[in-house]
Amino acid sequence: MPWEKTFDIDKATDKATEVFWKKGYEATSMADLIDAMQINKGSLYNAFGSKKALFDRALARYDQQNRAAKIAMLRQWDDPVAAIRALFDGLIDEARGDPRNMGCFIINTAQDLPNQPPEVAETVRQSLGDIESFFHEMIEKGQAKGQIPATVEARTTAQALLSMLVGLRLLARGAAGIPALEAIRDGALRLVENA
Amino acid sequence: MPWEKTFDIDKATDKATEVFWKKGYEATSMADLIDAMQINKGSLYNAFGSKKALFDRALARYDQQNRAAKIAMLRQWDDPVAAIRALFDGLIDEARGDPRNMGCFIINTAQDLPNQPPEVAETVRQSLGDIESFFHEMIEKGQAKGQIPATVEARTTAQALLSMLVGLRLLARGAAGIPALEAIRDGALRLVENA
DNA sequence: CATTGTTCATACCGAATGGTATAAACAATG
DNA sequence: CATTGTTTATACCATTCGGTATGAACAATG
Repeated sequence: MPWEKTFDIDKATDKATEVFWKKGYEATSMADLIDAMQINKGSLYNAFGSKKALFDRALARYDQQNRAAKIAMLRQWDDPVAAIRALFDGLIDEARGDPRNMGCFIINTAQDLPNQPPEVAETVRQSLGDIESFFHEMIEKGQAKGQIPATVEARTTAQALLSMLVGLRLLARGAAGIPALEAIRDGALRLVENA
Repeated sequence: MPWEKTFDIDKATDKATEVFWKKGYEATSMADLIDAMQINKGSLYNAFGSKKALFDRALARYDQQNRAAKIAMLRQWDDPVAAIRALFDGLIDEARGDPRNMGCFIINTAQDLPNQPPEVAETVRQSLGDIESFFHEMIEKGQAKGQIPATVEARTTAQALLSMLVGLRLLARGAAGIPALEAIRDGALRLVENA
């Protein structure tokens, strides 16, 4: 067997991710992708098969590398309230350092769910479901430790927190400044610490 | 002067709104619009000038007819907490009665702000700013009436409420069911009624 | 009835769309 | 060195894109 491959398929996928992330599926052309990925059209179709397949791979990889990894880290913190705060702080820091206002690839895609195939919808729902579960677990852990009032309803509060995270990420795309994002984080924490 | 016009330009705009609302600007083709608006291509360009001009008009009209009108009504309610609740209840009802998961045209567009021209960005920011102002006013009014604790910080809480509204609208596009939306509403009210 | 401006269907424009085909250049193995 | 599979560049495909042009049908005024 000769010469397995030359370009890094994961690095190329990451380049594609950036484009899909910023512009969305429909507004991204193959020309855009080829420009960004710096590989030839033939190589692209040989390696990924189609635009849609590339999108699926890009989304899945973003979900693993960015979203899931971050959540998994925080899940094993000792202080559950601090973990929730750290999650929001991380998103605010990301917004602060991003003049292009990319937001979150998963949430951008969630906004477009009615126009996406079922498999994409499933990926997005699982991803958001995992965030909600994180909130749920942290709340229950905080209640076990006496940090969070037992009167806080874990499931519904987790759903409310998810909506604030989603709102923060969307507003970070250009509609709100950093102070507003901090206000959202403070509101989220207030929801956790009061009954 | 002969025969000023025959089709209703506002009704045609509303048809266009539905398409832009569901698919977004880029993913909507002129063919889609002509199908939906049931007018000829020539008439469309004569009446609206361009795809972009039609989008601007559609967005502005949606903002006036749907968003601004609703807020203006609620603004003059006697009970400010009930007004906030009614706003969220209205959105949940809308989601319940909409199998197509349209969400909110303004918020869908807000998600796409980095790819929109400045004038669209301005429209969206004003629109969201007005919602935030509504929350702000209702909180202060509720505090004046003794319904809401004075320790609730009006400005930042208004921003937190906006993020929940935004999150609700986005999640209503297919990522969450009605019970989750109700949990978001309950969380929002909890933010208002607790310090 | 003539004028006027709108409607419609249709044809057209150049450019861009996602995707395929080709063939030479290339790098690693046997 | 021959083989093998990839990389590149380029040309090509039919279709669709946003937008324009045409001319006849049409409805209301003078």
